[in-house]
Amino acid sequence: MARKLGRRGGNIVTIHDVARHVGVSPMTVSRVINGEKNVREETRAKVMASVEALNYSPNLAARSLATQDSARIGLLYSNPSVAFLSEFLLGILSESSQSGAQLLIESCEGPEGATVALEKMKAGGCDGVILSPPLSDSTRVAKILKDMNLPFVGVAMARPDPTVSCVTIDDFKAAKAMTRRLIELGHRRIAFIKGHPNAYASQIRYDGFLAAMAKSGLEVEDNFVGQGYFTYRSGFDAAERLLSHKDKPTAIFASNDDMAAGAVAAAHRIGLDVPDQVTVVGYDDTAMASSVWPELTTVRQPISDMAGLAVRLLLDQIRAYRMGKPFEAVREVRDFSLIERQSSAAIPEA
Amino acid sequence: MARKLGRRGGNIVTIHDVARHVGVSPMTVSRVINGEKNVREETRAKVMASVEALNYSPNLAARSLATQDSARIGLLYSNPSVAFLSEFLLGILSESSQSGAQLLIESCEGPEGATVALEKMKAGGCDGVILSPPLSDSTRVAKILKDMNLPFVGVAMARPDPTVSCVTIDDFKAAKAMTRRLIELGHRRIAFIKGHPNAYASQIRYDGFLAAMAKSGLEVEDNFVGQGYFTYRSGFDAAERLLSHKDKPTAIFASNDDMAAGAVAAAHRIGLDVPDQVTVVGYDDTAMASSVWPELTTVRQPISDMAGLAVRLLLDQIRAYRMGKPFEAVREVRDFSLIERQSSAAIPEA
DNA sequence: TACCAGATTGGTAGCGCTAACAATAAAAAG
DNA sequence: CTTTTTATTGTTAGCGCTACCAATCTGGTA
Repeated sequence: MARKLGRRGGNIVTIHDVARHVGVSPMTVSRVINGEKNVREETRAKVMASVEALNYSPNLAARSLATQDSARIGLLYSNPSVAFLSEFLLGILSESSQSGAQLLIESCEGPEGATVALEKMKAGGCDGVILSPPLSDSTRVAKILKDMNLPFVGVAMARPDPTVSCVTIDDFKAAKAMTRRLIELGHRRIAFIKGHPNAYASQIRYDGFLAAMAKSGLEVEDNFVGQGYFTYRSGFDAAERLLSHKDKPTAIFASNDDMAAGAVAAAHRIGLDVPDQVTVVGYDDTAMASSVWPELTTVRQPISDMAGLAVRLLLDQIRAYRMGKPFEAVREVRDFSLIERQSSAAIPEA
Repeated sequence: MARKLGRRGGNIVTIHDVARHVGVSPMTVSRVINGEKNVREETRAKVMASVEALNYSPNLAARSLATQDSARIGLLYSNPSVAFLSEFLLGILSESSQSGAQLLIESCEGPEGATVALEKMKAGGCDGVILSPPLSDSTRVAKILKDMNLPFVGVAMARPDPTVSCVTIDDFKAAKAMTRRLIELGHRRIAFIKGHPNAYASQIRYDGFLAAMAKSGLEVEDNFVGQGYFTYRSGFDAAERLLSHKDKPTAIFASNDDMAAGAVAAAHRIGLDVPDQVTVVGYDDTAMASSVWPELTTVRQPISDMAGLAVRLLLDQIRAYRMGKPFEAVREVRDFSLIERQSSAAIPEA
């Protein structure tokens, strides 16, 4: 009697097949593939060989059913740079599909819409939430989640809140490093475009900039600091203003890529070459940075890795929560890096 | 004896709980939540009410284990506009998590790297593949997949291949509609920037443009057609050339948003205002379109929906394949729409 | 030699769900 | 009013995996 057809593309290999092939019990195979100890090295090797030979790969559905370890994780994003989003999603995706977690996705307009979105997630049986910036920085959103008693992890969060788990880079150091690099290139008249005043990250990045400038004994004139809102347009406008002074800056550090791109456009518009006449650098290394011309020198955050790590942390947290363990916030700091592309150059010989 | 802790955020509600609550068998509840017929209306209502009351939501792991219907679907993308990617991912994600499908993601550099990536997927137990553009248009990639005997669905595929399943918009009509719109706005001297010569979509869009022009009896001069490569830079360069003629075009239709953004930058650089002096429109409605300033008027493809639909089609196809049914290609054509933003305007009064 | 701790392996049961079939109730037919 | 059909519900078993506990096998120890 023909049973069900082969599953997963003819890959009907189950743990039992492997067990039979090796001549051990399924349990032993399970131990091996889960990396448990107390398996003789010889047995382990044989099992591994069979797994390889039969091209076995465990059925995640069965596993999560058996371990009762499945989780539904929510992904809440507002409207960050969409380029940021795709890298972010990529990270979330590859990690969560590996762990068999289910995803619920909601977007919201700023922290205001968050309540609704989170209610929806909770109703959908969500076990935990991942927050993308700028939501991750919102105390309000954090409060809602705490009230809901839902574990959550923020990504790229600048606010140093010891009660919230997150994965970040050191924005202060990164901004400082980029500024130092500009100084190394000979720039002295460096302007800065701040991000949205509500975003904590804006402040931190600005502080890093100031710190580097101060350390080199450089002054930061008031009219060399522009207020932006993380949008292309705001960068454009701010740069137009900054470049209108008679004593123009030779470099502009915009605190995200969108604004940097806007700044480049503004420079071009008034006939300034980038980077020959003015250097423009950004922050984030989103797709924007490498799609614009000239491609932007920028601070790279390993967004995808960070997002993946956030998923892992969240799952740990959910597990801990289920085991009744007390909550313990974790703060993981990843390394950033400076990406030098064509929008920056040494100061033009005066 | 304490059993396992509550799962899924305390949501331990199983189908049995609902069944007990209503006073029917679990099977009946199963029937209701799966929308099967042959359930009395009254019973159905009661079950629904309980589901609501208990906030039950089915355990996908258990379901896919029981139905043997789980699938691993691969997502192969090369390096399209990253902004495109995020919408694409969003669509894939929400659909596949609903259906409990597992995702494998691989990127590759053009069709060349595809073989490796696909081998990897196959080895990973992939049951089917989703192709993002421009891979979806590659006959080579299609051939590899056919040889591997893996079901696949292409997204935004312009090549009219009756042996391949895909979800698209009508690129010809879309380009034609946009061109007509420009003509409506009074433009007569309309330039076009073509996409990468290898991409079939480039040709189709160009054909649509030509058709609309011809229909209005407008001539398309050779030097009003620029060759681009779907990159910002190529759009910039092409536009610079197009705008250097003494008899400038009053509108430029770039066949994707990146190139349109480049064209805007080129116009700005030579001191032309967009849209007051020259209208620039794009194609795709990626994030690029709305992050640049002025925001681009463009052709919108419902990327997210298309991607979601592709997942559904693929799942159907995998199911059919498993049941031994003969393969049947499906071609789903979605509606596009014209999005008018700030980069287009009526022809300037001469 | 008898005994025990620890290492290693196996057996049993069940996670939550649904396919397949069995059973019953209701409706239609004879 | 019995028989047949049909609509509706229930029962059983098992998807593939792992938690838990029992069994066996080591290598000492007394």
